[in-house]
Amino acid sequence: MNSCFKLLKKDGEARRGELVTVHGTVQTPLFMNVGTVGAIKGAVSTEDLENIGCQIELSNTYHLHVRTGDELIKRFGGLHRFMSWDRPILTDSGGFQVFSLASMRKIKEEGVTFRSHIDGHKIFMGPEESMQIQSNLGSTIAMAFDECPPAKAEREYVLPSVQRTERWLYRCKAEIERLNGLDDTVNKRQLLFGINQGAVYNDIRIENAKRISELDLPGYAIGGLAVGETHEEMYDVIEHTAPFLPENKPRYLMGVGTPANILEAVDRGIDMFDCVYPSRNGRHGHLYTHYGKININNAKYAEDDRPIEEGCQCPACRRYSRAYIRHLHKAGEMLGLRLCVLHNLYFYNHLMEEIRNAIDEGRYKQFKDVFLEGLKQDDK
RNA sequence: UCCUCAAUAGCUCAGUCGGUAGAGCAUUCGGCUGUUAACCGAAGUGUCGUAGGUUCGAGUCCUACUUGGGGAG
Repeated sequence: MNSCFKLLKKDGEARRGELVTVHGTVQTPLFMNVGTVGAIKGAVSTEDLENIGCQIELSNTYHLHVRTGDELIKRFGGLHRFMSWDRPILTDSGGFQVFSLASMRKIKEEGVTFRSHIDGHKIFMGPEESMQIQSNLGSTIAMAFDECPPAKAEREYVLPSVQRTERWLYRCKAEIERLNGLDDTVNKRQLLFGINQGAVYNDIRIENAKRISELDLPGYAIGGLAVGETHEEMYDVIEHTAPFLPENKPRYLMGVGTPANILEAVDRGIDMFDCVYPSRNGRHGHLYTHYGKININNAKYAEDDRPIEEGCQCPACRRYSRAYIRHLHKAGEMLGLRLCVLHNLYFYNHLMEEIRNAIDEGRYKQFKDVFLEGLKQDDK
């Protein structure tokens, strides 16, 4: 199970790989499409995801636990069957909610007490609870339960936090091994990815990376970035930390990011990404193109008969004009959101395909430079 | 014909005891990084129906007129 990742080729630090799972093989570098509650927000179906070339979907442990419930989903045969999606699913552990719901939680050695954002009731989640929920969901990849300290956190806060997250990782590993051995487990070959933390302190990050690498998990993530630090700080952390994660295991940069972030991170040895940007920005009318971002709500698109991006093969661009999509947004029509989300997801998945091709052909650096230059043109 | 109510931002309307105006929506423009987000933020816009009067000072009080709503005949 631990040899499920194949590193196919390196081009500088950029890596081409293949991740083999019980739900099929995916090509890296890849982007995971974020469907927190088991759905991509913006009325995007799993059929849509297949049509736009999505390889893997991401859902959230905490959100599915508090609404509808992981035990019910287990009775349905797991999240794959529940949402009718047979490709890989990665579930985030609920660790990010320790950060994003900070005002409603209390952290202890055993785990974290949350207040549900839905009805305010108390929920306790520790490593074991998170693994049990993810096991019930039967996702392809389960993420370790971690704490994500804010970028501006003091060293004095970060170090003990990282050490606790590390102890939680041992407990996650033991628990998932136990759960994978049970008869009624949905996915007995569920993979566990560990998470590196340490805010912007490279020495803490590196020490942590070395230690968690010894666990020989099927994959590793760099977490706690894009939470308030500058892009330069983020790139610096990746550059210094990634080399201390196992070469023959996938590296996942959690929650990142913009197309430029992804291009830079691939160049520093990252294989997997996820981000709410394409879906959230799509819902808000901000659309990605090779020439920068456009805000379809802007008045200048009111009579623009062109597609969002000339030559784009997404369902929105193949058929509709900017003027029409702007009209839909202004009118508050759901179709407007949907078309924009489809475009952005297509753009991201297609970007990853372009990246993989460039690495395959040994021209990644050049590809990255040209792409970044294009993004700067802005507003075409 | 009379009585009565209303007239303030593009729209719907607040505006205290008289001290030269403000909300929502709309418009325009931003922001969003393991989703508490079809969200959040900022900005622009006024002959306060017209003409007089009272007053140091009127969106506010008085008079007439105009337009609109309701009622009586």
